[in-house]
Amino acid sequence: MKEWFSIAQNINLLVKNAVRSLDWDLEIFQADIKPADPRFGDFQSNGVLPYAKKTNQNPRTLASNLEKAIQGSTNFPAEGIKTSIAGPGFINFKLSHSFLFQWLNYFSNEKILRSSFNSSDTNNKTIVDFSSPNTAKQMHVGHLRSAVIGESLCRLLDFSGNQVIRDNHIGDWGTQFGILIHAVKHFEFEFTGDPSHQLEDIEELYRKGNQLAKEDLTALDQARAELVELQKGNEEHLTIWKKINELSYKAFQEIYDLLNIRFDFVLGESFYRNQVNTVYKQLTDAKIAEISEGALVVFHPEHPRFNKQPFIIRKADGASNYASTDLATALYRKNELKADKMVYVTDGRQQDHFEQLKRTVEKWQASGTDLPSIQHIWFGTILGSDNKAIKTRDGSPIKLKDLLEESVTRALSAVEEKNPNLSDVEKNEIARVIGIGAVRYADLSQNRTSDYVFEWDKILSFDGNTAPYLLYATARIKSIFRKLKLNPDQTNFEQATTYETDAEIALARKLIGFVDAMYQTLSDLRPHLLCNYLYQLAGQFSSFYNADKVNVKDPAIKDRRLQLCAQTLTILEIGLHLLGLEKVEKM
RNA sequence: GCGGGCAUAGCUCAGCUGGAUAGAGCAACGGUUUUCUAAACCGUGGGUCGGGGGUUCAAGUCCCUCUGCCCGUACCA
Repeated sequence: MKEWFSIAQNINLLVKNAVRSLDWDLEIFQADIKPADPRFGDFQSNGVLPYAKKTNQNPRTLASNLEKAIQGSTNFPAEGIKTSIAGPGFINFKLSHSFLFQWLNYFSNEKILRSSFNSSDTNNKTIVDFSSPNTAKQMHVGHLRSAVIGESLCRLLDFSGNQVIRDNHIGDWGTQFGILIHAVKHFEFEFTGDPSHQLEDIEELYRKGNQLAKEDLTALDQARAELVELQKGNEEHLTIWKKINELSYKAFQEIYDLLNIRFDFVLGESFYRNQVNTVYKQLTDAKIAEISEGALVVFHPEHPRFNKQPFIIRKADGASNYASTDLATALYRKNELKADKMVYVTDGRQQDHFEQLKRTVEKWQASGTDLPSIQHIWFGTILGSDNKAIKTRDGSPIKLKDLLEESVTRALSAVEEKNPNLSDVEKNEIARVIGIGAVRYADLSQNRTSDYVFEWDKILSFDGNTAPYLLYATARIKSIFRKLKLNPDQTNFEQATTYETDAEIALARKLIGFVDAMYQTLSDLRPHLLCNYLYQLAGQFSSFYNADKVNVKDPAIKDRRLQLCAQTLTILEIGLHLLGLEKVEKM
């Protein structure tokens, strides 16, 4: 059974070999294997129709010939797969109950599933650059998606056999410090007062400084000059800078603790401050960069827009910016961390920046410098009920900490209502997992390239595609095992026989779909595809749970249903873990 | 102007990259519990997939065009 891990890939091979035996033109023919509508089978091949068209033959006849060739091939598991022809020339593949049963028996735990995904040729060293907030501000809702999506991508890439390095590339060297240092001097700001509110005081100072720079061009110039001073290493400036960063890092860590997110490296832009000169020199020497309006920029003549829209890698006043440090970072990650690939998880508004960065890096690489490849994973905006970027009533951004705490509080009142008999310790723990999980799941279950509307009632609902619904399914399964005093991981289900009822079969078929759902999720790094699958699986389980009682007398029926429960639990918990959610024993 | 994204049921969203009768949740209506967690399950109604044209055996999906919304576009990140 080992080699049947990806059933779709195996059917694809079978079809291709059959086509070869028929002497068809493999240059033209594509098997095009897709999961099928359950009414027709488990998989379907759509390849005959286009081939018939191109070679001007009758599709039904071709399909019939191909079906015979498939059935006649030596490694066709005739007792496991039934084929049929339908419609204009689709070939359907229906798995037998005993095939499903054997597959699920073999791929029955996390270890074997993980190693099966690992066997593919993905052994890259991949840096995932995510979260990456700017210092001097508390994290707000706008920082949620990068953190949540980034963490999930790390887990997904790791599960599928990539060597993952998590890097939080903090924005600690940019324009905000010019404005802040200028404001500290201008408003004679003192770093005193209640330490727990100091970061808020600094935010307020930044607001005032920014306002000043907007209204007064001299102030703006002074602020820019202060940034240049900082980047030159002025001691007084560095002291202010350091103080602000310390406060910021502490506040960030509180959020990461809440979200259960960790990093291998937390290297701010400032870490690369002494490496930007290498970038300037190399890109200038390679004639990739040029001076324009006093700044060092890269144009991309082959591009209709970036031929005129510059990628500014050093500002006219000599200061470095985002682009400078990103280029230095690419070099560092290749030379010191030996990375093959960098995955950036940011807002969609930075698409131009990353397109320019990518092109620049490619040219730099072509000039003889070894660098990692770049993949930009971008996402849309979280909207309020007014369909505009979510804000508090007074128009300020919602603090991430407040959002997460509110979610836990709301979850707690639901737990208290639904399950008042639990101890306070249990209630609080369950509320934490549900509350944080709900916010996370709400974000991941949306197609990442879309904007989405944030609604409390929707994300914490126990119906629909939500964290509570999925967690509830796992809690019900655990409850069954608890009642029988069994451990789902350590039960052998020796008496289990193959599936009989509609609900059993439907659940078994949904379970084997995990493999395709994962490949689909990984191919474009879109976690919502995994969410969709898990939601369908949980739904199929609930239908099964309602239709077929598990704890029955007949040991054959009982064992096979228990086994389906255990397998569902395994897949749901692997999936939820890959999304960053924690487990719950009871709800 | 140029570029990116979006437009699918009253609302919020899916739709496996061109396949068979477009699906969920909410909202509305009806049903299921002496049975393992009813935070559940089953059912009914609801659609010109923004408009128009085209390619194809096959279009929500690809191409063209129009309309509307969001975003980016020289020294922010």
